[in-house]
Amino acid sequence: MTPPFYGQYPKFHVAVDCIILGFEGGQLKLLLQKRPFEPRQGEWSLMGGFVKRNEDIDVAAERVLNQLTGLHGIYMKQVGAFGSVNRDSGDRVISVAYFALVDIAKVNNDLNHQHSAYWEDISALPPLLFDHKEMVEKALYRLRTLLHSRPVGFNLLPPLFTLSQLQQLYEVILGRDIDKRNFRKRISEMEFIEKTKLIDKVNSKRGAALYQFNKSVYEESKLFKL
Amino acid sequence: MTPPFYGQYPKFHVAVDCIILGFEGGQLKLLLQKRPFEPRQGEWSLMGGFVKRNEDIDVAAERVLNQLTGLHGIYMKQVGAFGSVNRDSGDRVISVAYFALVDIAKVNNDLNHQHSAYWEDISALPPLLFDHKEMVEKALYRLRTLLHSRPVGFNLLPPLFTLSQLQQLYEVILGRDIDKRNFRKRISEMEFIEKTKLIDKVNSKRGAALYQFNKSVYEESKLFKL
DNA sequence: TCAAAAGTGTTAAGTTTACACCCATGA
DNA sequence: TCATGGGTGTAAACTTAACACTTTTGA
Repeated sequence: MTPPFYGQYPKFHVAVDCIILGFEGGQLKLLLQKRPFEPRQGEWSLMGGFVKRNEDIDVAAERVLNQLTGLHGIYMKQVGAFGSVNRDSGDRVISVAYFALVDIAKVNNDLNHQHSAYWEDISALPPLLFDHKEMVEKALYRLRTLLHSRPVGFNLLPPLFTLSQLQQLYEVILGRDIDKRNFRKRISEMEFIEKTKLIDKVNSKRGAALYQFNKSVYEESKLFKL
Repeated sequence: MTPPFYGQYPKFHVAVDCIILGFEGGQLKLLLQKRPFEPRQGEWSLMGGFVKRNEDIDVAAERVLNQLTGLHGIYMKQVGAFGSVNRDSGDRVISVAYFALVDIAKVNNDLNHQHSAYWEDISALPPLLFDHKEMVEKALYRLRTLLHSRPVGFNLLPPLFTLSQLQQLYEVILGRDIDKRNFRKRISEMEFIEKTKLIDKVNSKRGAALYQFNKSVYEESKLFKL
C-alpha cells in the first residue's frame, strides 16, 4: 500500500518524552529517571519511549506515562516536537514532548521505583540528558500561560484541597506571591470550585475548608463565555 | 554507531507542513497548494515536505517555505506534531506543522505558480487534505494568543505601513472590530513602532503617515520588562 | 498562652472601553 | 463640493492591587 513516492524518503525513530509534574510539600516536582540503558546510562532523563508502528503519538505518550505511574486518563498536552539532527547522541531520534499533570498521591511508587524514577523539585533540577532541559522549560512556560486562562491546577491536587494548597500551587507555578484575599475573592467567583462541608485538620490546627473542582459546572461556565 | 537498542524500534516518515500566512486587501490569506502527486492528487493541501536524513526539522520547515516562496529568514513557529496512525492515507507519516508570517509582496509568484499554490482567504477556505484543517486552526489559535503578547503582526506587513493597515490586520486576526482611537493610543505607547516622515497616498486621498517596526528598540523594551 | 494557619472587605490605582467630530485631498 | 479615509481626547466602567486584623485550636 505504500505509494512508491513516499518510499524514497528517509525514515526516523520517533519517541515521546513525558514531563510528569506533581505537587507536594509546597513544591512543584518533576518525575525523573536514571536512564537505564546506553548511551548515557545513569544520567537524569525524562521518561520516554519509542512510538510503535500502529500507535498514535498521543497514545504513545499515555502509554509511557502509564508505564511509569500506573495512571490513566491524566491531563496531558503536547509541548512540541524536538528534531535537531544530533539531539540524541545514540542515533537520530525525533521526539515529541508532552507534559502531564498528576496527583502525586495517586502515582504507583512500585512502578516508578522499578524504573529508577524519582520526584525532583523543579527549583533544583539536576542536569538533564540531551535537550530535556529545553523540553521542561517549554512545558513550564506552557503551564504558566495555561494557568492564566484555564483551571488546570486541580490536576496536580487531590480531589479535595484547601484554598491555601491551591494558592501555594499557583504561587509556585507562577513564581510569585499572591495576595491571599485577592486570590480567595477570585476563586469564590468561580462557581466550579465548590466548598464542601469537610474540614482538613492535617495542615492547620484550626482546620481549613476542603474544596473540590466540579468539572460539569466548569464545562457549563465555559459554554457561557462563548 | 546506532546502538542495537534503538535498532529494534520502528521508523517513520516525518514531514513538515507549512501554514504560510499573508495579509492582502484587508484579508488574512493562506498559501495553499493543489496537491501535485498521489494519493489525493489535486486536493487542496498545505505545502509540505519530508524531512531529510541530516536535516533539523526546523530547517526542513524553512526549506519547504523557501521552495514555495523564495523567502529566507521568515518568522516561523512550530505548531505541533500530528501523529495519528491514519492521518495520511498514503502511508504512515508523522508531520510537524509550522506557521510562517510573510509579507505577501515579497513572495516569488513564479515559484508558487510552479507549485500550483494560491493565496486563499482564511475566511473562505476550501476543504483541506488529511488533518490540514486542524493544523490551520491550531496555528490561527496560536497566532491570536501570540498577538496579545508580542508584536508579530509586522511580519505580515510591508516594512512601511499605515496605522489603518495595522489595525485592519489586528481586526482580521482577532476577529473583532477595534476602536480606532483606543488602538492608536495603545500603539503610540509602543516606542518600537516608529512614525516616519513618509506619507502613503495610495490608500487615501489625504495621505496617511507610514510607520515602521524598530526591532532593536523592541528588543530593548523587552529587556526592560524582565 | 501562644504559635500557626484560616478567614474576611474596602479603597486606591490602573486599565479598558465607549464615544464624535474636524481635516486634507482627489475625483 | 463632497466622499473617503486620517487623525485626535476625555470620562465612565471595570479590573487589579494593596492592605491588617480576628478566629480557632493543638501543642
